Amino acid sequence: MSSYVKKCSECGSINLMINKDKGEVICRDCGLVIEERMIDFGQEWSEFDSEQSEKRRRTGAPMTYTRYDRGLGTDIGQKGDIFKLQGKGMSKFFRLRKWQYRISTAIERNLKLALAELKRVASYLKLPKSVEEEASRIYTMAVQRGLVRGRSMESVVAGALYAACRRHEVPRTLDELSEASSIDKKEVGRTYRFVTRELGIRILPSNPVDYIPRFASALKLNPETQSKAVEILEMAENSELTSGRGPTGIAAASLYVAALLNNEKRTQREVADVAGVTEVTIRNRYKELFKKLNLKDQMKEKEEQEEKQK
DNA sequence: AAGACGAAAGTGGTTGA
DNA sequence: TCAACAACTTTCGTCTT
Repeated sequence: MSSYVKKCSECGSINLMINKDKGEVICRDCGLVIEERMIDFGQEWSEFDSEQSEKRRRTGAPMTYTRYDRGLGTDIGQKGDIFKLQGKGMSKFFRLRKWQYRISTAIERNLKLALAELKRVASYLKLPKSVEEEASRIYTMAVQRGLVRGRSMESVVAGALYAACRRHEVPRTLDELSEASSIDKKEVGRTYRFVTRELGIRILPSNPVDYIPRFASALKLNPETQSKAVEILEMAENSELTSGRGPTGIAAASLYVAALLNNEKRTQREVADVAGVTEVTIRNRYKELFKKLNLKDQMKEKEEQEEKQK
């Protein structure tokens, strides 16, 4: 791995993420993709793109709601399809018919607007290009499935971006997405869940470690503190302290403790702010860390060292 | 005065009958 | 569909530095 660049050519940060699976090196500070050998990670998706029906049907296996798919793949206008649909389905039907008429003005206009918005938000958050593309794909699918109906375009954009971030393991918090898109946080979460569920996108639970570098640099902490935090995090994971808990809270608590141990004290409020959680959560998490891990010993050591200095 | 701590009540989401 | 439940937040009072 020594052949990899160690510094981001854009901002000089050493805050790099190497993802062997995808062949990417991404700067976690500015989002620059330094090296990209990625062919195409989500094969099954790229086929969905705009090549609608045939390919759609061939690769439709993982989808549960195949009925709607067939709706796309079949000639729209056949009565047989109509009577299966009711309510929302009817409007989907009209949408689909427009689509197949190829003029498809509505959807195209929607896409044009939405993708512009998506681009704006993505660059605001300094997201890697790969994430932006994935989000675009997700959004396109959502539009084609009529999932935007009843929701604001912007919120679906935000949801798609959030999902894409998660898939690419460059997590942004819901708060950040919310701030960038000026959509209510709950709404972002809602559409995110809805879209991923309807599209059958599998999201791996986000890993607290992914948050560490960004929070650390926001707090201007030393690299040593940062790796200390990752260490703590790994111990926590081994002690099963991480399951079921909000990943940001755990990441924040680890950072807080790591900062204490490295004489880089930050207040709970500072850490809480960048992590988007409350001080209370940090306290709870780091109390748990204290109890379960042998952090007590480390704290003692630290105190002893301070005594000597005096 | 500011930060840390903890208790209590409230919120939104998940789960299981 | 509804109620119980866990995680997290908000708020507030107290203690420590």
